[in-house]
Amino acid sequence: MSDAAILWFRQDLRLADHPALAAVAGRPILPVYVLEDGPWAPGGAARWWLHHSLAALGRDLADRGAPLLLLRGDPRRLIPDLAARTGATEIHAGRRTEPAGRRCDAETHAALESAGASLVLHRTALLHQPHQVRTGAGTPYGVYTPFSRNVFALLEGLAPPLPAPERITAVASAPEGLQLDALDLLPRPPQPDWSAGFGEHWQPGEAGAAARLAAFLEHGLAGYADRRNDPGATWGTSGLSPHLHLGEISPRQAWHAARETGGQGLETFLKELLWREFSHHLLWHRPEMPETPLRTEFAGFPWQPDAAQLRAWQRGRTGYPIVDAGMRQLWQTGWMHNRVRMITASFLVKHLLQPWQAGEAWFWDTLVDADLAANAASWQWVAGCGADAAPYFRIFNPVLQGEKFDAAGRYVRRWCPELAALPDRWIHRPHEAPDIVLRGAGIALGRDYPAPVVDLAAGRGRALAAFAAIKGAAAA
DNA sequence: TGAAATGTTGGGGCG
DNA sequence: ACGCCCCAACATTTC
Repeated sequence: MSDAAILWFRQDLRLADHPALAAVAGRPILPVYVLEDGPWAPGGAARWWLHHSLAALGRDLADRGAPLLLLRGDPRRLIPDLAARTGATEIHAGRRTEPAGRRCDAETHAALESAGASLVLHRTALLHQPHQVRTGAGTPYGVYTPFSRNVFALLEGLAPPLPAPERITAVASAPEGLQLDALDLLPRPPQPDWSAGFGEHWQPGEAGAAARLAAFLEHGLAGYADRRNDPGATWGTSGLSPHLHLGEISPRQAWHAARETGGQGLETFLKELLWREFSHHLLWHRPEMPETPLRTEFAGFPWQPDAAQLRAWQRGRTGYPIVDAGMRQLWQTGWMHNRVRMITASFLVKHLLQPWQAGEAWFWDTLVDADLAANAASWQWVAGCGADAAPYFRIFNPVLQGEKFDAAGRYVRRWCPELAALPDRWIHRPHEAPDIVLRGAGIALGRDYPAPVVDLAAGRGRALAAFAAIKGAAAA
C-alpha cells in the first residue's frame, strides 16, 4: 500500500492556508482539478476567470514539483480511477456547499469506499461549518443578524492561516500534468467572447488575490464603512469576490489580515465576509434555493416575462442611468458594485416584473465572481422571497438611489459616457431634463440614450399590485 | 441594505 | 396684534 494521496482542488485554487494540502504534507501527492458539467457549471465570465486561475495554479504547483493534472468529465468515475492508478487510498478536498457538488462527493466517496479508499473533506472555503452551526433551537439560521452574532463569537477562536508548502512531492506514477502549451482542456472563453477586456481589471490567481488584499488593506479598509456604498469611489470595495469565490485566497486569510490592520472599516468588512458565509449556510440547508423561492407563497407570483424588457436590462438600455451604468460595468468588466447590484436587481424584478431567476441566470453568466450561494440568496433577498428578505414593498427608485449614492454622477459618467455632459442636476434623470439642457449636452433621447423602458410610478404600482395578488396565498 | 402618502408643526406674509 | 393661509421641514403611516 502506498502513502500517496490525491489532492482534489475545487473552489480552493491556492497553496497557502489550504487545510487539505496541509493534511497531506510530506506525502507524495497528485494534484488534480476536474472540469465538471452540470446545470450550474460556470458561466461565461467565470470560465474566463477559471481559465486563468487554473493556469496560475498549474504554474505554482509545477514550480513546487507537482504538476496539476487537469481532467474533464464525471468525478464519480474519474477520481476512483485515478486512485486505482496511483495506489492512493486517500483523496483530500475542500467541502462544497452546492447541491450537485455535495451529491457528487457523496457518490464519489461511496465508489471509493468499495475500493478501500476514501474522500476526506476539509474546511477550505468557509469560515463556519454549515452542518455544525445551529440556532439555540437546533435549527439552521434563516436570519442574518443572529447568524452573524453566533458566528462572530465562534470566530474568536479562529486559527491563524497556514503557510504554503515550499515543496510538494509528486506521486511516482503521475499521469501527464497540465502543460502550459497544452491548455486546450482549460475552460473556453464565452462565445461571442465579451471577456477580452477583463484582463485590464483583474489578475486571477493566488498572487493576484494576495496583491488585491494587500492593496485594499492599505487604501480601502480605513474608509470602507463610508465608501463601500459609493460606486464611483476608487477604493470603496475590496474587489476580493472573484478571488474568494475560487478560493485563490481563503476567507480566513482575509479575516485575519483585516483584523491585524484594524481601524474604522473593520467591522463592516468582517460583516460582509459573514454575508458570504450566511449565503452558503442557506444553500446548505435549502438546496432548492437557486431555483425555487424560499417563501412558498411566491410560487404563484404573477411575473410578466418579456424578452424585450429583459434584453434592455441586460444591455444597459433601460433609460435609467444608474441601472444602465451598472449593467454596462458588468458587461465590460465582469463585475458590478454591490450597491448597484441591488438597484439593478430591484429594477428588473419590481419595475419590470421579470422573474428573479432571469436576473440570476444573467448574473451567473456575466459575473466573474458568480457564486451559486451568494447569487441565489441575493436575488431571493431582492425579490422578497428569501428567508431573510427585504419586504416586497421595499422598492428602490433608481433615480433617488442614483442621486443618493452617486450624487456627483461619477459612476454614471464613467459607464454611460454619452451622458457625461449632463449637469449633476439631471445626470440621474435625463428623461426629465428640459430640452435645452439635453441639446446643450448633445443628447437626443431615443437616439443617443434610450427613453425609459417603464414609467417608475406605473412600474411601482404594478409591482405592488402583483404582490398584493399573492398576499395570504401561503395558506391556500 | 426604501419610497410615497399623509399628518403635524411652526415661521412668516398678509389683510 | 391677530387670525388666516401657505408651505417648508420634519415625523408618521402605508405600501
